[in-house]
Amino acid sequence: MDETLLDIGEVARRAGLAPSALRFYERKGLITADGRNGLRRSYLPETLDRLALVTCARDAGFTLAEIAAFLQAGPSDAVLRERMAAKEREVDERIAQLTRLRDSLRHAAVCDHDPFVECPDFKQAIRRVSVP
Amino acid sequence: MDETLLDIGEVARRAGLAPSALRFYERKGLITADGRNGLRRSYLPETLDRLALVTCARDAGFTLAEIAAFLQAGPSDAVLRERMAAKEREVDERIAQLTRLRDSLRHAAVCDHDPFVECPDFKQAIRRVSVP
DNA sequence: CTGCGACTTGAAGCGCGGTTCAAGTCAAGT
DNA sequence: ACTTGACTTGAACCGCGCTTCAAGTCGCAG
Repeated sequence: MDETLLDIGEVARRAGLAPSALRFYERKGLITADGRNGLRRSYLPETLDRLALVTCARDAGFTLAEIAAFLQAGPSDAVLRERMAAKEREVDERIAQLTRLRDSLRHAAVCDHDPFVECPDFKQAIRRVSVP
Repeated sequence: MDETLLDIGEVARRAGLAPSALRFYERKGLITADGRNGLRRSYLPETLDRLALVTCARDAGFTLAEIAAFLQAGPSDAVLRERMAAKEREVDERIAQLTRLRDSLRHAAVCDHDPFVECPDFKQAIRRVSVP
């Protein structure tokens, strides 16, 4: 068997995922198995990079379908560039929203109102989270 | 009927939610109906503030169960304060992660590699998203 | 050769956050 | 009095992101 291929168990362990998740990702078109050792899937080491990308994007709130679309984009794909730019704007907006939320939480930690839910500053801050 | 109470349809519209979502939130203990007009739920105007808080926290990635726990916390609740502080740290971490992701996307928009997935800078940036 | 154990499959199940459905009820308008 | 239309209920269903299950298959150690 090819020395460069990694067993699914190895890949799963190093990517911090369950083997079942890898199979699931394969069905979704996110990764491909590059070989078999008996029935067992084996993967090129590059797959680890790809999985890092997948988990990162997933953690950032992308759906697996979105990620698959990104990964399947053709070379020099202008559409892909545009999608990435759009995603960048999306992520930016999300960062801004989370920042406002964090500021609200920060205030709540300091404020004396009881129940704090009634604190006018907190309420106003919350209102600003979604509608800056 | 009490002039200060708002019909569920009104509340749903103003909160940007479906009436079914309000009933769902009620089952989850996130809100309470303050009256009925026939069978129809009606709510105190404060419910709008509460719903703003709920949708904001939900958008920020809190589960409804977490939000319910927050809302049901007793007065002057030290545990609540600690939970909010913990959540603040969580949100902070998430902001940092998203910021790194955005930086990766930003680079991708500029970089010439084809397929960009192979761009070493991009790959390294991705690696840094989860493991700063 | 015989286990062992980690994988294989497809199908079913789960938790979340709701929506949708069917059948019914009510308030208000004409 | 009758219609209209927005709500009511419980229960079923949905998409997402997986995990779990049952039954089977393989590589490797002893």
